[in-house]
Amino acid sequence: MPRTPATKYHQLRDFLRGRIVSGEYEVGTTIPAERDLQATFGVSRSTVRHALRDLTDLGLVRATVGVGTVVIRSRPAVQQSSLRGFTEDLAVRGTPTTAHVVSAVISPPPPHVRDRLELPATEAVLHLVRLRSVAGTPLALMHNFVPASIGIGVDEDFTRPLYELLERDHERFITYGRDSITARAAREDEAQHLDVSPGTPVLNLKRIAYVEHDRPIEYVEAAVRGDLYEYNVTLLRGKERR
Amino acid sequence: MPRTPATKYHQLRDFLRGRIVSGEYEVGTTIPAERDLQATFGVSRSTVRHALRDLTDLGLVRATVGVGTVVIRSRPAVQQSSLRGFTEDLAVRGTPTTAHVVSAVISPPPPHVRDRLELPATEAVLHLVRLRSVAGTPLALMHNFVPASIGIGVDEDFTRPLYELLERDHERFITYGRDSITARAAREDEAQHLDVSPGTPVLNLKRIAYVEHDRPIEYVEAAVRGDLYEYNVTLLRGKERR
DNA sequence: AAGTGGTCTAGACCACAGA
DNA sequence: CTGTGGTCTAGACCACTTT
Repeated sequence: MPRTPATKYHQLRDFLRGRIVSGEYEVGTTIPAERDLQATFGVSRSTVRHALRDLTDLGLVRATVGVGTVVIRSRPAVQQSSLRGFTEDLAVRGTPTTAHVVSAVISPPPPHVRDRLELPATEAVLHLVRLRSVAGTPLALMHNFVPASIGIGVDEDFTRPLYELLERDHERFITYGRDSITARAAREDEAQHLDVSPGTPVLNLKRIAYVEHDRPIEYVEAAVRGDLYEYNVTLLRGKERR
Repeated sequence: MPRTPATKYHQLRDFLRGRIVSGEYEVGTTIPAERDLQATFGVSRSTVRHALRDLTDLGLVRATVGVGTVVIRSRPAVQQSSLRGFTEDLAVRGTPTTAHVVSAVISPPPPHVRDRLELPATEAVLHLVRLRSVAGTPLALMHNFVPASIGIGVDEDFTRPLYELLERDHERFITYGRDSITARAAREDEAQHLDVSPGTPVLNLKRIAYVEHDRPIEYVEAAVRGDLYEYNVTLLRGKERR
């Protein structure tokens, strides 16, 4: 027994949801009109609309003026991709990789990095350059930038997943990240590290990762061999706001 | 002037949102009580609550019984990226594009397409080839494959967003999609359409879009000029979802 | 006790879609 | 035209938090 007694709109919502997931209200069909539900259940239209709003938020129905409320899904949504570090991502997909630390220095950031990390002019960053390989074949050359102020040094074990390092040893919990991906030709130095000829197409991945309060904590720029890596993401089609 | 006049709750919501983002209502403080807003703006309490609901959905405020409605952040909460068609995506970002239909035929699908669309051997697909340009410059050459069984023909207006076509005219509501992105060299025919030399790096975007019951409804394969387009996605880290 | 958001009612008019 | 969801009003009682 729920400690909070079910309200009318909860009861109505759960009733309708049951009909939808059981298939009694089939996908593509309309459920009874709001005024019909109002009469059937002896509640006000506001209460009906409150219940329907919840179903809409759950992505089960879609209301259209002049048409009705249509069932668009009968079961819970597929899970959306979540932010993963490169190492984590490849590990999840069963591809063991090795990391070679090319360099790790504390230095003033380049302007575009300082900009993306929203840093004051005086603050230094840890600039980490790593080459990631799979089965001995170079896969990606990555530049990671992390504000020095979080207390990270150059002596950490950077062959471990960086996010694990940030979360376990420095208690910085990443909440979200923005990835930007383009295709471009490999530059001279990248080509050398990646063991390809200059001009070979590479995936250019840029990421800003954020901790709580929307503060940037990491900026990554990576050149990934296009012939060896595929960036995968699952996206839901949501309701548009505004 | 907006073609749809702003409703009262839109006006109130936008007013309050302005106060919040400008800092006049500071984070951690309460905004005026619902009955005060009701009196101040001369609207009903339902209208006030409708406006506040939107602000809650945006993650700007949190209502607590007995306390009030507290400002919890001054910037809109981060939203996960949602699946958008190419046209929709560019439109949202303010880049008007034009589409040129290279070809539109109903034909038996290539094996890898039939595989990805999980089609029986006998079923044909609509194979759509379009060149998308921005300001006269070719941007992407796209191949779209849609099962013929949904009743889509070759005479539709394919310059419109394809998802709009599917959703409005064919009542197929896309629920999610999987994108796979790599970098590769432009092939001869692509180079010609995209007005670049063969071998130029392009973003290779593959997508399977699904409707209810995890049924594939569309397979896309696109070659996008890496120098003109950036694939952007915002991902949350960790679990928790509703 | 006073004030808050949460729920709920019983109406009303509107714009839009479809027959 | 009818029926639909979208908006809006002017009340009401409740459970909860704070004073």
